[in-house]
Amino acid sequence: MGNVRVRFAPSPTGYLHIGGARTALFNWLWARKNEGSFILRIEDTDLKRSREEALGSILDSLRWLGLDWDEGPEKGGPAGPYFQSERIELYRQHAERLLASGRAYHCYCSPEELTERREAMRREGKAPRYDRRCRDLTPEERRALESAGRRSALRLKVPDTGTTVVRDVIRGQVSFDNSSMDDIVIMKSDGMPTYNFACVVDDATMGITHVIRGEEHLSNTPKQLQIYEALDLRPPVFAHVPMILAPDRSKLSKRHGATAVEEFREDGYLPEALVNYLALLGWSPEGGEEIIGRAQMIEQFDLDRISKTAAIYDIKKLTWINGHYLREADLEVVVDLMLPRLKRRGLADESQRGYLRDVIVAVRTRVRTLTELEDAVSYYFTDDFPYEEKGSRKYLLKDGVADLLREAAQCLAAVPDDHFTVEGTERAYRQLIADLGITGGKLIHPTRMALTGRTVGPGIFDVISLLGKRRVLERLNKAIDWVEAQREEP
RNA sequence: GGCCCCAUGGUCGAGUGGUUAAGACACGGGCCUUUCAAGCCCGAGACGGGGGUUCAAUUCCCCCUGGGGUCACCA
Repeated sequence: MGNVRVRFAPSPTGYLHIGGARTALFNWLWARKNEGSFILRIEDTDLKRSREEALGSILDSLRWLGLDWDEGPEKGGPAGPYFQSERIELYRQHAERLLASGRAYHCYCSPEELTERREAMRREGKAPRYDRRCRDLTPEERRALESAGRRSALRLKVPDTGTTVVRDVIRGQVSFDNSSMDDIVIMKSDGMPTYNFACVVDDATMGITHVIRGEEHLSNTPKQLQIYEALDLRPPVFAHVPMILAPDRSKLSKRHGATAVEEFREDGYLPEALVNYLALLGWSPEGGEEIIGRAQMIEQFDLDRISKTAAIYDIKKLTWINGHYLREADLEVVVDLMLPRLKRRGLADESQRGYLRDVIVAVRTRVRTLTELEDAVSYYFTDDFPYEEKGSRKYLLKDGVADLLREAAQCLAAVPDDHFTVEGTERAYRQLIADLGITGGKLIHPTRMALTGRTVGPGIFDVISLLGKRRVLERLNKAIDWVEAQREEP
């Protein structure tokens, strides 16, 4: 597969969306698989919409996902510059060529006029099209328009007969009637190129071999093909990947919860999990693996295994995958990820690193995201937690529970400090259970409520040994007081 | 509306002219167990409809329906 060069070309108008992230991922995978180059190009020709912060955010997201680019912003490369706004001269040259060869012409219609005419046509029930009125202007007419101060855009002369066929690796051949194509604008009157034109010029001059992009671009492709043709340039291989839809089959938007990569990060998802999930959305490895690491992904990735159908994204599966990676992740990595989160909540700091490590080991099979982990870990770092309503009714506010907890406290108080371990405390508790002639649950459930405020969590002796004797006794006594106070009132 | 794309369980998806139509998430049940998870086992659940082609269509063709995309001096 020769020297593969692919690109991801976001416009800096917002955050990196999961759809864009997946497109970037597929490009990256294809480059890595073929030992080619993954190029990042910024499509900032729309002065009105481009924003400075958006660029940083997109770069951060890509870095976080581990999609490193070989050429592009902050990196440079032989095909630069990588910002379209810095390539204007190049577009002008190419436009000039088209003008010289008679494939392009000046159009003096103003955007307002065009919009007006379009709407008029629509009202008449006709397909809104450009009437090509500037196509055959005489030099005199042009001079007149120009001296009247009219600014002009450049349009491509698109043949009005014949068909343009897009050869797409995942969709086969798709034909479009040229007669349904407008004479597209290639240079705006402000001197900036339009998307389709800049895209073609850049892909061609950057030596892009494969254009892997979202399906929404499929209908742009015949226009681009016309530009390639007019410029006498060879088009790349196209691969239009299916869209990612929201659960209600509509286009993904903010009202469907997290859609930006940054949000997933904030919500406690791991990059490897998101990458794994995104890879599976529209592509599947031959062996059908669901959990697939980067290296394996690169090895197995292939354009011809990308599906044609739009996919609805399902946060449940992402969450499941994340849980898997969270459990498998290197413990120190998880600790590093958690420390800032706990710090932010005022729960822990660097000095508790060792303790945090032990706590994470105890709880991490029970959570699926870092955010869930924050919560699962909270009562190990603060005594200030509520007793879950349902749990306290079931385990705390029953007859004899206060006395039972008193026994429990006494029992654990008697365990020597150096035996206050999982084994040591369990031995003591089992003895107490036997002495009282009750089942284990009778003692364990109220204990869990007293120590954690919850009905669920790690094995109770893990909790006990983790918290340590002092805090266990304090919490037990606190619970006893609370139970008695509650039972007096109502 | 014109043009274009798509159509396998709730979701992601494998698959093929002849299969008991994979697997995963979610769901239900069980095992384990002090709880919840994790893990393991089991279960329910799909080829949108109608015509063709064929000995045989989920698979190939056409139509319909449904969904999506796109119709800018946005990208």
